[in-house]
Amino acid sequence: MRLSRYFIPTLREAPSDAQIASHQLMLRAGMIRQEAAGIYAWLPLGLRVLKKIEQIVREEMDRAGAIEVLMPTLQLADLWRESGRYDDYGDEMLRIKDRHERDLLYGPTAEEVITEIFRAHVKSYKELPKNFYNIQWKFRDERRPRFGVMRGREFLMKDAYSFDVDEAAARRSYNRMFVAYLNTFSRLGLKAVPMRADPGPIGGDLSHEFIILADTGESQVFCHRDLVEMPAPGDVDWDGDLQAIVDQRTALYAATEDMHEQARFEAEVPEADRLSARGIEVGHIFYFGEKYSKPMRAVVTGPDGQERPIHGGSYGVGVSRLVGGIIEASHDGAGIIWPDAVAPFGVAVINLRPGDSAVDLACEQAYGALRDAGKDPLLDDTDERPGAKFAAMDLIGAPWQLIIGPKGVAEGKVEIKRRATGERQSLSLEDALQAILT
RNA sequence: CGGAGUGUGGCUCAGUCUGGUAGAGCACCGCGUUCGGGACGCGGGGGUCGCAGGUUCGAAUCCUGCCACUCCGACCA
Repeated sequence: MRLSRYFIPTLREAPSDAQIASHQLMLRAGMIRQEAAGIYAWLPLGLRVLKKIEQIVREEMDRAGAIEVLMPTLQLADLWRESGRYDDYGDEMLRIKDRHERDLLYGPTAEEVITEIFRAHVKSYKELPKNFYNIQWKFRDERRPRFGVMRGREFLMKDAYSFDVDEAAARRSYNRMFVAYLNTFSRLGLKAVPMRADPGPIGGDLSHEFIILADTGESQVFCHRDLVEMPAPGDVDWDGDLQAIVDQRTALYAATEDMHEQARFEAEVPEADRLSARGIEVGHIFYFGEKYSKPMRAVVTGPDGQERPIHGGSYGVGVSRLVGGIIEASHDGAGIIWPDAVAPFGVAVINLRPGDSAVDLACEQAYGALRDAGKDPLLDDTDERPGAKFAAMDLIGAPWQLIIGPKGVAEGKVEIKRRATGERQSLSLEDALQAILT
């Protein structure tokens, strides 16, 4: 992409509305624009990141055997009356009437819809297990939206729903999602820790929140230090027994403040390993048994010929929240530091002197080579002064900068800079490309 | 939903107390000098001062009502 033909409306100063780093940086980097409280337009740079995160989430869901669908944003109130949640949900549900005075709602989640789809088509235990997911905009009319996209009212969520014949099978489905989440967050460059969460009215131990540590996190969390650095499982035998992996992650103490028991924490974790920090919830999984299948009559016929309600679980990842979460976890005073996997552009090629034919030529060569190599380069071919370009490119946070100016070109050199470390090297163009591409 | 606060050009803010021709910096346009870490000079464009009433010769400023947004708290992907 050529910056001169693109649209990245950066701001020198952060709007006073924004209080936390990720919100300020997203506004300053021209990623989003607030349209109302907790409602944002995604500008090109922000959209690129959102799409990259979405794609990683999608790939990891697919790998774990989940099947993608797309459910509507507008749902029928009658469906929610079946589950009993239409009256329970309260003011967080945005309720709408169509021209026929029929009650609709903007979906805050989709258990009812997916259960309706499932019950219409699945009749036998032989078709189980099934896990459907969708990546769709949700709306929850939060009392107090804040922190930019981290707590918006409208947000993009990946929500998956598993259907199993009994609780033991449902636990296997749960474990698959548990492992898939570890892999997903790892690919996003995050250290996410699964923590015991409130399982709600169903009880049991089958609910975990995935938390990334950041000073601006919304909740206080407590865990064994070793959990933070534990590597992701990677590809596993998804049809095999994943319990050992889950056990390894859940054996050590980890809880959010709601579930925290200080006495247990101190008993189970040696003092040197106790980590107490702020955390951001980026995923939440739980098993809810027959909560929806019973009232909505989502049943399958078992091997014994008897119908039974399926056992369900649901699994959420806050895709748009992750954009903010990643920035919270990875930024410095100059701006955003994107992990390579989600960077909107892999390399910023900075032309320090557009119009200088030798510099232009070197930039075009570099840009073409990087583009052909799939590195998503952004060529800054604008007329700004060098200082302004450096500041803007640091702000938007491409992992690499390739700096090409007249002084260097005269000596056959360009400069590469790694955004994360600030480390710079002066190299020939060929060597510089080599360094970036390997 | 309780408490606090703020609405003045794209952004940051002054002006409001004490009513009298709407300002500054950044950004934008033109010209010139510049050009390796957010340059400088000169000239220029852009604002129904959140909205609606009211008081007044005159309202960004005073009064009333409404709206929006932010922060703290209680609740949540």
